[in-house]
Amino acid sequence: MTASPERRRELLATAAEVFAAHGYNATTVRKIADEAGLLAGSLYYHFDSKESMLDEILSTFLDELWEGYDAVLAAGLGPRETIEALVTESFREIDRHRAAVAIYQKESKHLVALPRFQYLADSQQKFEKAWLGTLERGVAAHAFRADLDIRLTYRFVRDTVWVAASWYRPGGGHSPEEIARQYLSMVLDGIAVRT
Amino acid sequence: MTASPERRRELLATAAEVFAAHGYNATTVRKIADEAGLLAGSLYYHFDSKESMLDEILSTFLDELWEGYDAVLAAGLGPRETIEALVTESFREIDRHRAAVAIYQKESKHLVALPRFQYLADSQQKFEKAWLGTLERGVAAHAFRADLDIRLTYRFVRDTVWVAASWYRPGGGHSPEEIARQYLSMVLDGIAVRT
Amino acid sequence: MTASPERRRELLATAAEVFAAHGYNATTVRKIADEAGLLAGSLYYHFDSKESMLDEILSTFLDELWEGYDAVLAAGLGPRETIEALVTESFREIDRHRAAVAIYQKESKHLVALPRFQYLADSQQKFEKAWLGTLERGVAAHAFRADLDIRLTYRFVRDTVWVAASWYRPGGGHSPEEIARQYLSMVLDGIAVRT
Amino acid sequence: MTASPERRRELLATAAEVFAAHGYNATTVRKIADEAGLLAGSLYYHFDSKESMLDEILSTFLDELWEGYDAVLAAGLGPRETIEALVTESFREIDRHRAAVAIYQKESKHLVALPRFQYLADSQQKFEKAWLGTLERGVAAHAFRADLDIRLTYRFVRDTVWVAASWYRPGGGHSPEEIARQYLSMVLDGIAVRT
DNA sequence: AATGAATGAGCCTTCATTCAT
DNA sequence: GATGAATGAAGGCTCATTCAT
Repeated sequence: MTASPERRRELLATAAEVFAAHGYNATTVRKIADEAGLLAGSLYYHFDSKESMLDEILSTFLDELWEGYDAVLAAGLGPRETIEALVTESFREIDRHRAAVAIYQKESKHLVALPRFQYLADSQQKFEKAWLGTLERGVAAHAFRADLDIRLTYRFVRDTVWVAASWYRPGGGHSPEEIARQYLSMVLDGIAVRT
Repeated sequence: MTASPERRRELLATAAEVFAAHGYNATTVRKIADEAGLLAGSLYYHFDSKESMLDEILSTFLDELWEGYDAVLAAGLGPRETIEALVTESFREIDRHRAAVAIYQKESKHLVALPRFQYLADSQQKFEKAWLGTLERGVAAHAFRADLDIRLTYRFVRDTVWVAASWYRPGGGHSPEEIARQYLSMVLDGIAVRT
Repeated sequence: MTASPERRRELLATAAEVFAAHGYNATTVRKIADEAGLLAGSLYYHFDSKESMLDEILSTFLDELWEGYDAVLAAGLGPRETIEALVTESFREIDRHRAAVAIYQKESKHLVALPRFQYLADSQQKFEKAWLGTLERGVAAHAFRADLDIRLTYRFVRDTVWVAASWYRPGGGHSPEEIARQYLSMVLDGIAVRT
Repeated sequence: MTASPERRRELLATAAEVFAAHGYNATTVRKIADEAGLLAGSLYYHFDSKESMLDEILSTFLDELWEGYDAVLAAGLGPRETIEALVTESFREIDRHRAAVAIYQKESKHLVALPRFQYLADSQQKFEKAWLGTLERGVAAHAFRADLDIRLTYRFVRDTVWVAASWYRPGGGHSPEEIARQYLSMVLDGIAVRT
């Protein structure tokens, strides 16, 4: 639609912020427009619909996420190092796309049902494959414990990372790398003192 | 309003299920009514409003949760045993109030702003005090590691547990106690093999 | 419907009071039932509908009003004495049927359109004939001024009387007869000091 | 909300007409919209709510009324001349704001209870003060009779004037000034022939 | 006579979307 | 690129009314 991708990005950033703060359904097009300093109808010069804004926010985020993940997975690291790199990369994405991540967390469950958001299901599957595969490799290589249910472990690590988007605020004391280090330390070694 | 706590509970259970599945805002009163087998307007014989249904669902859940928590906290256990008991109790609540927990996870952030849901903020504060206090006791007693950011640890444990409500299905292979055991094992000892 | 005209009258009195206080449309059947100490549905054992309650209230009142008016009109009084008697009778009716009069004032304009309330139009016509006729007789007999628009005079006297129902409270200092005397004094002789 | 006082006034005029004809409660937003030639929802582009339309209609009317009244009261006239000027001004307002006056008559009693319509109570009080004060001045100056209950006289004059809005039709034979003259003649000198 | 529960129609309001200017 | 005004569908809620018990 628009010629200027400049304005587009601005508007999407605003929309993402509002979606993240109030939820997609509870966000009215007018609230976005107010925040962006124009009238509700005017947004339709730039975007087809409210849903297409959401679409563009999520797909942009996922594209960037997979750029990072694919680089890690292609690097030929050992299982423990792979997990470390994926976690660190994830916290970096949370740092850069906090709003998009928060939206993803809250809305993806409903959205996967819509044909338009098919790519969410694809991404989730690819995601699961990457993480589960790495964990299995790690168990086989005696890097990770063999006595745990591996799906439970997968969910545990996955949730641990992404749920952080709900409270993380960029520029708030901890860098993404520092948070990643602490999380990895807990996940890998536990919080109990070794005896 | 009316007495007949029988029908009330039935309707609330239905409402909770629909709220959990589609989100509070996206849930129409008619969807609840359809599911319950009556007309939308008829729900208002039993409840004041859609919001009051949500209110009753959440407050009932929190009341029961705190009954369990308070018993644990009053038992005079050591810090590690307290954490173990709280986690186990939490998974039991997820098992019994899955829908309410899922709703709580998704909606409480917006709801705390409403005066009517003040008790959510109260509960969160009490919750934080209980968990943070136990963790601090544990660090002081050399049961938990001292090199971790304690607030980060708190969020880590808290979120790890409750996010489980998003994928947990009662009667699905693992009992709540079994899940609690595995989660505790990961959180306390880590997933890496000890060297 | 009911066998006991006792209960019927009680319920109608309650209904009239609520209709008068809040207006017919703004009055819910439940408000009446609450006031009467039963449930909304139970009123339908005694009455066909909300409208039929209104109907019975108004027709009962008009029946009594015309009993009094007809007696006056049949007495063969002079025009001035007839006006005096009609005004006095009107205030007596306001005293005895305050609620019904208030309802009549507020609602009759809309109700005349409904076939069921045809008798309101009939009554109004008969009313106008009686008053206008008396005034005309009075002008012819040089009892009333000839320089005034007679329809205007009619409306003036009519409204002067009936609008009192909006503020009149039975047992409040002035008896109906006393109020009638003062009103008649103003209407007949004016409020200005004679020079 | 919006600017364009043009359209606003049109729509308010339509709304006032419908409110006056059917009563506020019995008037549906759709009826107003139909009359105005748009859809019900479209009214909310111009107004916050049905109640805010009513508010604006009444406050606009009262503002204009008090402009006129205040001018009269500040003119330093004698009591009789003040009453004459107030009555004349009142009929002029009825002529210009017939619908608003009719609404005021029918609804103000319920509305004063609402905080939003506090100004109705204020106006009523100011109104009573102006009229009662003038009547008292007149009694003291021997312009008005001293043998009448002054509050009764006040209500009598007040209601007599305003109730005219229920039957007055602009452009119907009598000008507001002509009606005022006749009313004043009746109120001041009575309808009886002097003997 | 009255209750408890439900119906069904309608109401006020919201909101994504459209479009002439 | 944006505004102002409107559409139309849907949503939460109210209420007169019904009826088996």
